[in-house]
Amino acid sequence: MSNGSEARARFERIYRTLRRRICLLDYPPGRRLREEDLAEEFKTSRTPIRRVLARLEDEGLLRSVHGVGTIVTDIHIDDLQQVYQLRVELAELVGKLSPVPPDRRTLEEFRQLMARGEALVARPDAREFARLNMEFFHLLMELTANEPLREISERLYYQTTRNWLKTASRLAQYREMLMNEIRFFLREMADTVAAIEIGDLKVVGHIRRSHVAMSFARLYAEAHPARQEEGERSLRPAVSRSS
Amino acid sequence: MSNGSEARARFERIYRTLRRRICLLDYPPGRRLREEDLAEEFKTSRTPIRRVLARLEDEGLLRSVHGVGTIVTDIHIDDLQQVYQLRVELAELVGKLSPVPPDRRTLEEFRQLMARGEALVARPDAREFARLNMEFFHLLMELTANEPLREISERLYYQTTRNWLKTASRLAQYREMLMNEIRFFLREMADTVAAIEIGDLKVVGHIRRSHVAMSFARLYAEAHPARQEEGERSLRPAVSRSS
DNA sequence: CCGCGTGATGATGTATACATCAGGCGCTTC
DNA sequence: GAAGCGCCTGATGTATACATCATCACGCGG
Repeated sequence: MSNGSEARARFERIYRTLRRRICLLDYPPGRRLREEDLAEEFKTSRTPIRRVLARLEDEGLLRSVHGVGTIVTDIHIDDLQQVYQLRVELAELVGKLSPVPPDRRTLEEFRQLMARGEALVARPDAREFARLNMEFFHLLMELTANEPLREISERLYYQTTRNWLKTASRLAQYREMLMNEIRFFLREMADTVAAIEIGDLKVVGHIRRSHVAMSFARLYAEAHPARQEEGERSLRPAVSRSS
Repeated sequence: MSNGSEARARFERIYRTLRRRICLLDYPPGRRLREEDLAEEFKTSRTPIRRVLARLEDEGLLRSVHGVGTIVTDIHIDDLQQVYQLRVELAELVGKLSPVPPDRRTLEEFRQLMARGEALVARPDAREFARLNMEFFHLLMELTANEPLREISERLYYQTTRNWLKTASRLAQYREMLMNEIRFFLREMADTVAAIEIGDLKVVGHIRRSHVAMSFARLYAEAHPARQEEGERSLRPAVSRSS
């Protein structure tokens, strides 16, 4: 049995590695991945690689075209609006469904992330920021025992997260935007740690909900300076005239 | 391009066929699927079949074990509690996120489903009931334009739906339970059609939410007659003492 | 007679040869 | 010279041979 799950462990390793590269823009949108190259790098054949690529394609990070190649998808903020809307709602559920009172170790890890975030103010770095954001997300996911919710949230998170780096990297005032985001992120972490210390996971969910919504609004404003208010409005579902 | 998507179309066809068989218990839990048999049936080789099986495994409907076989998972109601909790919340979102005003055709299809449901009272049939339930679900999904929400809801639906047939089939008062469920389902459809006619999709979401929650409660009660109230209570998240 | 080891069997996992397809380069022709 | 046709290349999709693993039956030994 130790060997029986070896294949699955390798699959998971390759899968996470590639997903990380895509989301950190090591593989930027439009980049073509050759199955044989990946097979060589991970010391295996095309077959297991293809399984990983198939899953990444199911999740919308890749697109395989017969005769052309396997290409990292290029996603515009407009296409991600629905994903963000869903993420906003799911964020709140993390504190509602099967909340797990965090132990001392988890709280300590939150504090360490905050320390790394504060260090980031002195020396801003987009990649480190993205990594921090990712680790913070995974820590948040440990606050719910609802496994399906965790899986789905993770999937949606990885569909949207690389968009920030992409938008930022081709922006004129790249440095200002990064600093701005870092400060927002620091506030989110501080609020989250405070809520955890109080022991109210529902509040953690609300904080996360707010920041996901605001993060999207800022990205949307960058992409469509004219339609700023429109993007913010559409995140809040239209109030139905009944009720 | 017509041929380029031919492979994808076949994949989708095989995938949906197998998923349907699993959820209608044509492939009951524990059933072993041989890749070569499936390859022969669908006139292809093991390779495309394996891609389909991999996806079904990702979604929790199958489990492949090296040297043993590919086995339909056996899921107990207890393991599905988290999935149901999530489904309850997502049901409401269908009416909230990007609601699509149904056209005349959609409303007509809802009415046709209701007619088939009423015919079911005269001649109860578990399989037809399951099919109806499935088609009703897919129609409901057309009421939201939020594609990620649709995908996720579909995934969770197929993880839970076969559990009803399984529970019912090995029950003593199988016929009574079936009739009971049919009547609940008829009420849900009638309420839904009424809400659609009024044009309030939020209400449709609430109706669905209620029925998903009640459906789980009934199943849970069947499985654990002693802990009935426990199951119902745990579906409603504990009210936090703050706020 | 019971228990343990070993080999046969048949399944999934892997590697690889082959089929198919899209795009680009170059030749031909008008 | 430009446009169009066709071949060539390299990619993914498919089929299949082979490796690995788990199970069970059989036989040997205690």
